[in-house]
Amino acid sequence: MLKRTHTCGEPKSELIGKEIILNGWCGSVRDHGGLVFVNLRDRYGVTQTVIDPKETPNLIESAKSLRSEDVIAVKGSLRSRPEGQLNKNMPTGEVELLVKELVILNRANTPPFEIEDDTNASEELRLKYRYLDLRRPALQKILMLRHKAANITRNYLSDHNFLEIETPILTKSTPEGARDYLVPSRISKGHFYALPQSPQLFKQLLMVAGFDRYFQIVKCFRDEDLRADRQPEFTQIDCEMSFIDREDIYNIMEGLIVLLWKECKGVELKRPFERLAYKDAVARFGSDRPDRRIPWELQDVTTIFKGSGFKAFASVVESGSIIKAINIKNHADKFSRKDLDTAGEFVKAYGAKGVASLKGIDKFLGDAEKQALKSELKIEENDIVLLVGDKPKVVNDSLGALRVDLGKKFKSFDVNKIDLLWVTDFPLMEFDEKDQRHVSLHHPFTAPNPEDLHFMDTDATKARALAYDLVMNGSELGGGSIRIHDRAIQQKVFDLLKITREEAKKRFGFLLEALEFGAPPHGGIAFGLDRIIMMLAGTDSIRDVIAFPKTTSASDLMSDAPSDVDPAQLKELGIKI
RNA sequence: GGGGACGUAGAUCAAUUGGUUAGAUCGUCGCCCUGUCACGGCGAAGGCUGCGGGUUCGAGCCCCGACGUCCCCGCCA
Repeated sequence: MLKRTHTCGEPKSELIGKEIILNGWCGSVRDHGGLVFVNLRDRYGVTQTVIDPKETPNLIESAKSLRSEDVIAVKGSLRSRPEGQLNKNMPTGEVELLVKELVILNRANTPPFEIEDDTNASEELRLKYRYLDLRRPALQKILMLRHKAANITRNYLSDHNFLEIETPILTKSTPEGARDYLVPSRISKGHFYALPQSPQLFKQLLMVAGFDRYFQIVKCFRDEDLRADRQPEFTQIDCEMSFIDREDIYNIMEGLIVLLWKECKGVELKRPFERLAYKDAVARFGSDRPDRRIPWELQDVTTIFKGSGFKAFASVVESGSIIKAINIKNHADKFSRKDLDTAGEFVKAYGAKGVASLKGIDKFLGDAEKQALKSELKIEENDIVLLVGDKPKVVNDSLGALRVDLGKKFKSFDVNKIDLLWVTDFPLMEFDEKDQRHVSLHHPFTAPNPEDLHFMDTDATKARALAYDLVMNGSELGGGSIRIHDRAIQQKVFDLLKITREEAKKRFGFLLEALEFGAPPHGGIAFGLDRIIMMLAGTDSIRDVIAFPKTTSASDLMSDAPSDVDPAQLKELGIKI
């Protein structure tokens, strides 16, 4: 075959007069009856090629036969385009290749959609023909960005003495956390491997082994429902370090994030990153991953409504629940009756009964209440105040989400701004009323803050964990913690989680045992690589940053996975459906 | 498990109150065209209105059901 001497992105004026060979895919073929123009594309760019019947009458027939997405090789001489025929929109727009030889390497069927960046083909169709979708320069750019970011990460961590060590994919199912993907064992019938939700236990064991600094860019699997930013298999930048405290983690990881944004976006992020305690994040923004670009904050006005003339809120206070408000400054004129109804529907998803506008309940309020609200919420002309009263979790979840929704709807902030912060001091545990037991907020190996150890015997939900999340623009990019390296504290946590000694021994006895063989103090963090790329690429869909993603029902429209299997395979595994 | 939006030529969409032969653009195919780059001109083909029921004299449109895609809640240590 005619092997390329250059890529389709390279031809520039410096190469004029040179004889070169290009390989690539035909984009638009413009047949003028005599002259034929073919845009030739590969992942590096697009170059215009010309077939001129005066020069090569023998080629004109096959040139006319070219169709979109045919694969060709062309040899010819690069020349500058005629006066007034330059294309300023193309990086190679000053030149064109006058074709002397043309080889059709492969014909293409008519593609089911046009291979263009601004394709309007449905995502369903694009996923079915993902290999065609991936030919679009926009997606190619993202995957090249992903490669670059992964490379930078690998080099940075390696330069900081981290070792990349692989951990098993066929591993052991452990309680707590997400639903596992299970893999049946053929050799040991009735037993199953689990695909890792993360390499958590293994990386801790690597610390026990003395590897000190570990990282891995690694696939993780969680059999949970999907979202715009969640896939069942996703990639983590997984890190763990020994003989360190939280500040060491912040320090090293901030360096990585700063480098990624600098190299990939040319953006200088300010260090150190700001920090916000979990309880303040929830109090002010109703969320443990606040987007602080949106100006309005939640304010607790529970006490003002004690004994209020607005009976609904008075009884909320009575029952020990809370009332919070957001003051949407200077938006009363833009906020329609319909917007209020929409907001009311919106919060119902979070279990709230509805949203009240201060204007709507004004007639039930006494002067003292009005005055208190006005000064507390700093209400001015043209402000609109929305309130929700309910149990704290419902109020924070609903009003926090509503704040973000309205902030985006009313374009209340500069989308180019980056809000980056560590959310710290997560509670170690929450109490699950349904199961009547504590559950870890992060995971069962997270160390409690030593200052709060005494709460473990009184009210464990008051104990803070040495855990942290990195949050950018309201999205959790990663999180981690200092781990428990003390067997006794680990046992205490299991007790609170109501994991029996037998269960603990059976499920992660190997870790517990390891903790008794000289485990160093250690901790770590894992970033969602996919989400980092989403941020860098500025896309809202995780599917845009994964070469072969799954739909919201976790299927692959291209390969049609998951699918049924041969009964013989099941028999071999000892499985009956 | 729950809520919402959508499903009509190859693609993206339209079709008045339920009423004649379901339209447009892009793509495809054919002919013409020597400076286009979203080339242009003329012409043509292409539809069981995603699937299964129902209401009606009559259904793309109304009702019911399953399916698929997307968004959200639950879930995601």
